[in-house]
Amino acid sequence: MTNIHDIARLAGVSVSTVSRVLNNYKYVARDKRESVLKVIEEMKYTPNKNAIDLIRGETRTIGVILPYNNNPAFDQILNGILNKAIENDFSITVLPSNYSKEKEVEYLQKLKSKLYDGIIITSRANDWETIISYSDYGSIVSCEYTQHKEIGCSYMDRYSSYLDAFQLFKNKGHYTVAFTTARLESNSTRQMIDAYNEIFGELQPEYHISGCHCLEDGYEAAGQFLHLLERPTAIYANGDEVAGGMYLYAKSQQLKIPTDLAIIGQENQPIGIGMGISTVDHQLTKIGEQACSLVIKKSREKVKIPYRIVERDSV
Amino acid sequence: MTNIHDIARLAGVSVSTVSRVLNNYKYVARDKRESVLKVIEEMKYTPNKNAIDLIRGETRTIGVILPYNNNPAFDQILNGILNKAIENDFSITVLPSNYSKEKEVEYLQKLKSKLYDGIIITSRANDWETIISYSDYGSIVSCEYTQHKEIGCSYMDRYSSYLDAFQLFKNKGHYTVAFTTARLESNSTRQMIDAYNEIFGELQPEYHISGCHCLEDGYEAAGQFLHLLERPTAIYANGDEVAGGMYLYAKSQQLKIPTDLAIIGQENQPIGIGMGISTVDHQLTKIGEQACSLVIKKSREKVKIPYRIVERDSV
DNA sequence: CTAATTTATGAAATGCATTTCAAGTCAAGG
DNA sequence: CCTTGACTTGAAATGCATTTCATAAATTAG
Repeated sequence: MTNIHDIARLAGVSVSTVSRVLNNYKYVARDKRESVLKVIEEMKYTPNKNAIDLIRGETRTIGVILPYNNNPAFDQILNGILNKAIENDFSITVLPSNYSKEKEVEYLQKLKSKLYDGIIITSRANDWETIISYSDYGSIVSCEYTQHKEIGCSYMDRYSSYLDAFQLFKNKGHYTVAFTTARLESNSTRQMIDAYNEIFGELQPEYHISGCHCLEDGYEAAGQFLHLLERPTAIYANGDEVAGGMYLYAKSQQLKIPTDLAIIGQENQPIGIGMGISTVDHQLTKIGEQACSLVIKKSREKVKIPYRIVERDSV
Repeated sequence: MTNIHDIARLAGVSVSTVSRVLNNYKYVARDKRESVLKVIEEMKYTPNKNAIDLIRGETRTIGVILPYNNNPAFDQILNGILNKAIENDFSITVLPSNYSKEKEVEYLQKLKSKLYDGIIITSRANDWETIISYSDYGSIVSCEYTQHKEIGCSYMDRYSSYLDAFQLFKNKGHYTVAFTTARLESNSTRQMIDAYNEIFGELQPEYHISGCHCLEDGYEAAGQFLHLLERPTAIYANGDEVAGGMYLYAKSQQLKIPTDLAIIGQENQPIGIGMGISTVDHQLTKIGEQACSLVIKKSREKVKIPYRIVERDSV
């Protein structure tokens, strides 16, 4: 590989001058600039980006911690992040965590090791104390609200959105309501349960199934719910694909939607449009865009993104 | 920031010894190793990854050129890539190109500048000559077949899959058939047209609409097709979401599926399961996994991934 | 026609960790 | 007792580009 010294030697100038040409510095004599450019062209020279990153101490790269890499919700966030990143000439490295604490820490270490200028945490396994201990080494932004001032947030008010959805069910005359969530121990599950309790009173455990991610999970969950003695007349699904699975199961049992069973999905995905499923749209793309902007600005603001309910034919 | 010299000074050893401890080199006296580790712990030292990448000349990072970052097909490929990457402790940087030649070259330059050990091209805008001129600087793998020996390929036989799909229509008695594609100038569009001509004879231009990506595009395309004087009785959609849109339009016109209109989608996405749409599954996740493996192995093999047709209720 | 700028350029320091080279100690084998 | 091989360690070279400092020439301002 040819390096800046080779170019300097061949062009008969010092490395400083080559560097100046490379970085479009003003004060370089026209003839020297031209001969440097000529040599660069001839040798097909490209500066080593690792050396530049090392000396500059920044990489214009952001790491994005994603628990799952085939999940439509996280794909939406990532999509938003990529939009803003490309706009600002930043690169995005995807960091799949599968909610492993060790993996997450490994990624935060990479922030410390100067590989990324910042990190976006779309969802986390570690506690905030652990995460905050890395906030000196770069900008850390979360897609979940936290009051800790070291962390920027681009988030939505999950609790309110769940309240709204449940209230919608109630207004339509549903009192026996079930729901699904992804992880039992997650923050959103907790908020879901709180909202449920608020609207319908103490949750009976059989009306909640966790571990739902895809269409098949929804199909199965609906089966379980609809075999209960006192079966629910409405189900909130943590995703439109999960909702789609529920819809299919209901249809397979000759149930009419929304008369026999009402369903609300989440995140306004294409399948929900296709199947006519009402949904709570948390605007994850915007959440991602905002999160990326915060990292780029090195801001620790807390920005709330509004959600909206899209009513279709399943309620 | 503390660096390896600080650690060496504080531990009373040379930097070489610190480096040896860091890299688990065998021959370091127990007491020195311990005191180095103690200082590292105390100072919360983390080696600078840019310096390591610079000197090692490799980053264990792979760049993935994706034309669109919100497209379910490319998401599937990316998903496969991430699976393999994490298995092998590689990082993935997403490089959105939007089919811009300039962007693509910019990304290939980053390969040359040693930022990535290899690049996966899921779809390309540049000609092969341009791409090949970068193959000396790292491993380049394409998700599209090319005979050029400099490039590894993880691909599927699009042409055969289209032949099969069209033959399926024909077997079911469809002779007036339409289809959609994404980009007019793409390779897959060309193969699609060739396959169409092979099965149904010379394509009439009104039976082909390009520029289709999402459900809404499919809805609109179906509208156009179904307003033709001699309207098609079957449509091949370049994606299950597009197919879903067609399905919805047909339903809105009180058409029965598959009797009045048959539809085949592509890539076996959740919406296709939800709506019961038959599909050609090119197994993009596997394509991605294989592509990533090839880059990691620095192999230039050509690996063909088999496709399969999933029959549901839309044909 | 000086003094103050502006323009132009190179040497050397810097950022950080790895690796080679050389040299030294110590124990086991003959 | 000498040789050989296994340990152990540090100095210095290496990978590469940026930036500061110093210097000098050419302008411009006063």
